[in-house]
Amino acid sequence: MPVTKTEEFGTKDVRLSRWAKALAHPARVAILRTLAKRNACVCGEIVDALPIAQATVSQHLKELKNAGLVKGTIEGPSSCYCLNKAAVSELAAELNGLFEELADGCTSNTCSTKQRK
Amino acid sequence: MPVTKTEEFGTKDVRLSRWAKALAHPARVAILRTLAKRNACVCGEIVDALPIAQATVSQHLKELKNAGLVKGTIEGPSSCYCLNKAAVSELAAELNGLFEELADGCTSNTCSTKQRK
DNA sequence: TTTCTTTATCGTATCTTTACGATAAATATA
DNA sequence: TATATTTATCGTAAAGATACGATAAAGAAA
Repeated sequence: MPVTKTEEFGTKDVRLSRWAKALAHPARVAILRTLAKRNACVCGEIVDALPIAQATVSQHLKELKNAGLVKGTIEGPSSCYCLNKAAVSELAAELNGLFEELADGCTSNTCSTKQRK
Repeated sequence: MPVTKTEEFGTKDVRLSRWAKALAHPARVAILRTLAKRNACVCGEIVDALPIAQATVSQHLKELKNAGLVKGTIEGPSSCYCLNKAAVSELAAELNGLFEELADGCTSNTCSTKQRK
């Protein structure tokens, strides 16, 4: 039964949750930070910066690429990664939109005594 | 082996990825939006608004509560949920910090020809 | 008190994620 | 050509997430 009924939700919510999922592991956040700091990175440099094995780093990089947040090009025998700035700012805008919606909508901080019939 | 070596990453990255994980499912985003729109909600209203079973909604609500984004109080036989505005804006600030860091750090959009020795 | 309503939790099945070693593929170097 | 370097992918194991029915718990209503 549990087939993740993602299809039945709104497109907006699905989009947003997909972005969020890309950030939902410390290794991936760390990778993004590393890429920003060094501007561009050969894969091995990322591996050296993280406490996990090379194969696992490759896997996380693949997810970030699938999410569109990172671009990679082959560079001789190694491969070079960098941030996709456009996607990052798109994600930032999307999340800010959500937070605005949440802040605007909710005026109280406690629950009303509204009851159900 | 795969014990999720979350402990070995930076505190900041762990914190952020935990927030992100809370948003990493369309149902949870939808719940937050619903709470914002209606200001406060009895659980049943959320169940009616979503295409998933009551037990599953309760499970998602629990995760949002654990993440601190949502508060719940018992209201007679039912329970009433609302957003934790303080936590939401804290999360927003944290994410904005990350995005600034990413935008500031990365000046190029393509990979340099830097090579590894 | 008995019954109904509402929600949380339990048990369970299935899919997904995380992690790593081993290996393949591609390129550089000797 | 043979060897070393670098990275992606495969196979696999374990943990986690997702989903739901059934049931328990707590109060309201009859």
